[in-house]
Amino acid sequence: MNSNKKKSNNSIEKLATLADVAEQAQVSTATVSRCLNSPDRVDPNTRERVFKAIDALSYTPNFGARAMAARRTQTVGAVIPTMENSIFARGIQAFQEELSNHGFTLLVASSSYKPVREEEQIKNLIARGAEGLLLIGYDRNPVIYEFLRNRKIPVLVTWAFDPSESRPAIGFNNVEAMNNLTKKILELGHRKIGLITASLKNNDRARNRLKGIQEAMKKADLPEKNLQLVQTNYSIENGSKAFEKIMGAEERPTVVIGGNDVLAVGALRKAKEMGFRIPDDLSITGFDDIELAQVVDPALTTVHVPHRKMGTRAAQILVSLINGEKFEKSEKLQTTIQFRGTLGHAPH
Amino acid sequence: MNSNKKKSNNSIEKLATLADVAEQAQVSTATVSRCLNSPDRVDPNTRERVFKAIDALSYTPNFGARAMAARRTQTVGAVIPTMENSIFARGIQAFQEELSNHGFTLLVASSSYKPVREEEQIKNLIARGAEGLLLIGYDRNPVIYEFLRNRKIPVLVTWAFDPSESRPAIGFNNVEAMNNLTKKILELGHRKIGLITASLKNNDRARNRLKGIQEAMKKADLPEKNLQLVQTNYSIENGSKAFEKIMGAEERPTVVIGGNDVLAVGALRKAKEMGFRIPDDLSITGFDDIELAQVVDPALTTVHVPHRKMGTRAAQILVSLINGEKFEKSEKLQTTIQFRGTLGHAPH
DNA sequence: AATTTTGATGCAAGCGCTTTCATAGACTAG
DNA sequence: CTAGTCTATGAAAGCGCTTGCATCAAAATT
Repeated sequence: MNSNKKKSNNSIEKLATLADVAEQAQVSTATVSRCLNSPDRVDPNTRERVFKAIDALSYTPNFGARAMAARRTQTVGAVIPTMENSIFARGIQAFQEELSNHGFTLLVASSSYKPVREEEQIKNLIARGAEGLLLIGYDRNPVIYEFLRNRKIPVLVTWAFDPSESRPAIGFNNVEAMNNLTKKILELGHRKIGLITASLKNNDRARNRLKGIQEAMKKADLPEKNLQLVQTNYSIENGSKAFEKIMGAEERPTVVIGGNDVLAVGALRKAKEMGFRIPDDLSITGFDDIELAQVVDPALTTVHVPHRKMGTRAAQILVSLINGEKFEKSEKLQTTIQFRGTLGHAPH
Repeated sequence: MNSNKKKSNNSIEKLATLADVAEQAQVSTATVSRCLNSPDRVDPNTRERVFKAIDALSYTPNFGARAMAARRTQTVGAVIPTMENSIFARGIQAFQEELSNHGFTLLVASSSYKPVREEEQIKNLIARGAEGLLLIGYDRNPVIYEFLRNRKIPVLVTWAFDPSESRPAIGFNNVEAMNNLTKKILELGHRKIGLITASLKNNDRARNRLKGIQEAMKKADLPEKNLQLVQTNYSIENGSKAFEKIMGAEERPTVVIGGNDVLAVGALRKAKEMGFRIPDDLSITGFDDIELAQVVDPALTTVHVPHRKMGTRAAQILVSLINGEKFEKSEKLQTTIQFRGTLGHAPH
């Protein structure tokens, strides 16, 4: 009946709040809140009035306020090394889909493979109320793990599975995966191997992949010097450069292993430019089996990682962790070798 | 001197708050807050005590509370159609970098090309305090624009520039870009064109690209039936399927235009499988010039889009919009045709 | 020495919500 | 008809922070 003193289109004022909606609908804020959170606890007529008011005012709840009052955010965070290439895209997509099945929202951030940046992003996500965190690989400053433990934020490591680590994880065994691939490579007669890897520092996945190669070589009695490796950042261009460097050495390998598909594709491109016939003159392999691997020519032989499964399962585990359930032991997913066109017998 | 009643390692209790830090450091919450937000307004000694306490308690500010009290979030949101392929990756990366130069944080969400999902995500971002929004393309429900206007959230459209729209935008003219490419194609003698495009519905960019083609054809007096188009979702696999479909028709085109690189690469792959020699038997073109375009064989002729520049400039504009500056007119970026190996003369 | 300025700090209000507890009315059961 | 049970709602206490204002001591100015 009375004129609502602070409503409507005079354009100076603040956004509509719960209280504005309450006033407009002639109910208390408690009722509006209930309309939003447990609609069936309020009378249908009232409810309708309230929703009408919400519409009229273009009201959206303020997440921060809600989170603060309810002490729940239904949000989980993930920090991945990069969004630039699609290494993590499929897995994260699946992760997010499963999360939303459970009523959670995902916040993703990227670290550009920089530990410092990762820590910032972790804190940022926590500040924004992430109730759980998905992190790629094990390797990070113990201080940050301690910090997370103090704050009682469940953390799930993924994209890696290391039986010697006790922390919850869902992923694949990088040592084993690369070891299998290397065995195969050796069976094909290769004796000199080039490896283009991400920087080994702060990257347990890269280190373990290397380890897998070394173990296989050792078992085959090959000396360490038969492995020539260069470290670089993940990008196609860097893969090309690294390849050039490897091939510039006196003793050329007969196979170049890419630490991931992106690097391998870069190597492949440069190899073709340099006139190598793949796989007759030289073999190349990748890791991850992202879409990219299928479109190059010849298509890339690579280690297939079950990205979607990993993402989905990660979501399930993290949600149960958040709900306080115990997670007994980490889960290992199986990788397989995806044979395509870039791996062949050693020449000669 | 007194024992702090609710402190330290008994593990039942809540996370450390500003008040806890204040108590531990023997100062008021105001001072702690100042330490965090304007450190130079507090005495160095006090400051040190405070930071010590912060460390000791693994304290992280609660973003929601801060946002609420300060009425600022320094956050902007972006909703992109997809994260699965890297179409938007480079632009968004640049956007985010520039944003952080200005002290802003980016929240990204994806809509899977679904309008409903996009609206949800927009509201979600608003709820989380986004002070400005970056949106891809113009096309969306007027209601949502109205909603945003009501809430006085600056919106910047990108990845498109349409002189007939008044809304702030930074992007390229899709009509023009595709028109130029088509002219080139026609110059090479092609008369029958196949187009693999994203769904035209709710996608002004796709529609405008089509328009660019149609205009060029009209100018060259080619009948509409010389353009055969199939709509599909963006993915390599879908590109392949669409290509098959186009080539299954009675009258085959001599050139297939991909609505973007992903689709074009799919087409290319299938074309090679089917035995076409590219570009002798058939030409294929893309749009975007993402990394993918360079690694396929032959490398893809495509429309180059200045992604990074677009992202960077978008950030600058959005920040100034948020700061209440007027943005006079939208900005148009220039695309260029990137000639590589997949476009040649029409056969015969 | 008296006054003003400056700098460091604390007090307390309030940001927009949820939720416990209380209340009032409408039913049900005895 | 009374006591007991529901159901729908409201009042009000926070949630963890920022910030305007007040205070007080020390430094600078007269």
